[in-house]
Amino acid sequence: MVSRIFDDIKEEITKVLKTEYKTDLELIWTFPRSSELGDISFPLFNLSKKLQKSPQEISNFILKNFSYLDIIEDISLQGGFLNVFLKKDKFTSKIIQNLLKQDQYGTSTLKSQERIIVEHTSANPTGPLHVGNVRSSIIGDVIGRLYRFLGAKINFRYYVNDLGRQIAPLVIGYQLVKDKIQPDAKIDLWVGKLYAVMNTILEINQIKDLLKSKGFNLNNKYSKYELKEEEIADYIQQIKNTDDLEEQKEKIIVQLQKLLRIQSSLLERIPDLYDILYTLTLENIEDLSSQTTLYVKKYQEGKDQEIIPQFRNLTKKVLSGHIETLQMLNIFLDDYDWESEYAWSGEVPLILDELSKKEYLKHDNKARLLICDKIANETSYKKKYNINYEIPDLIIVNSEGISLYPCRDIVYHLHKLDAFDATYCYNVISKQQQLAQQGVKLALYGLGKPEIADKIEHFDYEYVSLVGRKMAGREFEYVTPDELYELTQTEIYEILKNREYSQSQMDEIAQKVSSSSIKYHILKMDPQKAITFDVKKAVDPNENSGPFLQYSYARALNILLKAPEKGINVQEILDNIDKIEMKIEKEAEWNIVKLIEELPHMLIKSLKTLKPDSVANFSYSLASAFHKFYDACPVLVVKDEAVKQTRILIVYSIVKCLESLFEVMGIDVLEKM
RNA sequence: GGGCCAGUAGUUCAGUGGAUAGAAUGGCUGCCUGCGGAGCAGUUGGUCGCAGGUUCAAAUCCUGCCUGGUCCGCCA
Repeated sequence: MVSRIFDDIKEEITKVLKTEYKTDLELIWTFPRSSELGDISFPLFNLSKKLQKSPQEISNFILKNFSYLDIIEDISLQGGFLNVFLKKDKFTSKIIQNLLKQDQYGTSTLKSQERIIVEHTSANPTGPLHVGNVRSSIIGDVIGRLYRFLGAKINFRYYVNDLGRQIAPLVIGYQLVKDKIQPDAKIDLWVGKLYAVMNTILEINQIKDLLKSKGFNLNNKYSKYELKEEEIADYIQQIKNTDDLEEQKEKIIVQLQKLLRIQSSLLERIPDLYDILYTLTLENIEDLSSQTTLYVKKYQEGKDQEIIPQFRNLTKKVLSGHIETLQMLNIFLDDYDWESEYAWSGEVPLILDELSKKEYLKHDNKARLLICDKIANETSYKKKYNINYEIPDLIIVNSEGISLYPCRDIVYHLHKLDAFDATYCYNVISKQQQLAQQGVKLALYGLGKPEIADKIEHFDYEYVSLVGRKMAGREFEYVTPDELYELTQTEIYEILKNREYSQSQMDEIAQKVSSSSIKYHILKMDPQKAITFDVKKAVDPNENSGPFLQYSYARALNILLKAPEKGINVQEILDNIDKIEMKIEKEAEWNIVKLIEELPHMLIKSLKTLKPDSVANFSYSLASAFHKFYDACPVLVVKDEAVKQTRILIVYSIVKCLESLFEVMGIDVLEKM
């Protein structure tokens, strides 16, 4: 465990108080509002009340009996706060000596007993990753990196949803066009277009079937796969005039209008692809809706040797696009788990049987529901997770007898920890899936495996919306990291064009800066907050951004690189650290020292509270403090030898701190930019 | 109706029991013959959603309410 000087001081004071007042006293320390008040501060109000003595009396007693630690300059009482001023020179020396002892400052063995699985991204392989998906990737990656930094073994996993109903129409569409047209974009982006079209055709098909089944007259002039404006007007009239349907009425009308809107939007944006897919579907597929169901069923059974490779190959293609995007963001995965494998393993019927035997399943025709509340009541679940409301049932098998996503997820989680012999597992999945994730845990409880369930945590994060609305893959509406990447690169080249860099240097800089820019923009925000994504802001390399940090690093490193020119041997200073008398002159220097001290503790707190954004915000504080220092404190040209050496050491420390922070955030170090 | 989350400066966000609530951005004003101006300094801007309560002390904890997001029977 990392001990902290401030805690030592607190212990000393507590000890002193205990000799006089006997009882155990709860003492806390905080940072004062302003550094003029002191470096750390102990509020004495609660003691004052408990001991029935004024803060003045307590303070006097402490001052009289406290043997000053060698790093304390002065202690004074102001308005009930006992303010401690540190000996800046001594404190700095201590902190920097400590920093030099570590290869990577801030690392520890705190979590060395842990083996952690982090599952993240796990996007539907029906299109490219968008900034909503990569919020999961970025958060998950940093959580894992934090654990690794603090000593744990990490395993990053991606759950491939290759089995859903959403993929089937895509597979059907791809088979129709694959020999006729070539992708005109990055493969996952191109598939995203295909998916939007096929899904729209399917949904039109389905709603027309629904109308037909309700006894409406459909105009045969129009095909089952398209919607026309005049056609809809007729249907809406029919729906309004019918007495059936009541509550469904509104829904159907809204859905019709929505489909029409999507259809015309797609026709406008990708007319050629829409046209060819529509025509081929009409010519070759009798009934897309039932064909879809058939495909899903066959793939889920895992026996049809013609269909399996169709699903697999397409999914792999899209996945390769995802991996490419993630690599660009410095995010690397260790393993991929295929949903289909868990359907084929034959375990789904077994767990359904067991849950059924324990009467944890409710039957509704062929559909089956997990009675979550019953499990939660009959096990320790509600107590353990402090839940005092009724948990709704979860549908796990549909009325066609097809098992749904949660079934595979239950099987997956039964074995998930084994794959890495993990002590804990985080699933970084959007908040919308909260209930389903809870359902999986409850199923494990129901199966008598609470010890597994308790090691699995749903790390939820809020959605990313786009200029007031959500990303919608089904409508081919999203901002992709790839797109942002292009935009940032253009911006960066604009900034770099007047500098003397070679093309390859410029490429490297642009690539690393773009990546950090996108990543940091998402990382710096609290995962619990819904983001409205502003492309312009994300691409802006100024303000609180990844490039700002990279610039700070390059600027600091440059001082060290220039040192020999001024006859300064940095290595010699580092080697003789214990002989050097530190001299802190300015506020800007002192502020940095305090941040250096804080870094290891900040990392631990960030992991404890699971707030990766605090790493980003701390990094910004440090970089910002460095620029203030840079402006106020010349390093290489200062005359006083002690001041010069101290400043060299501060700059060196900043470089080390930023290297650590970059490692945790997965941001590239740039020596020149 | 119920669960979860959010509400802080014009805007984007920090700040989960401590002193006068902080940044960034926008507007205005300064600073390069010094180690990199992707920078720094200054100025402008806030009844911390509302109302009670707990506490020496509340943006922070509790209760109620308001607003927004999201989930709650066959998508994943």
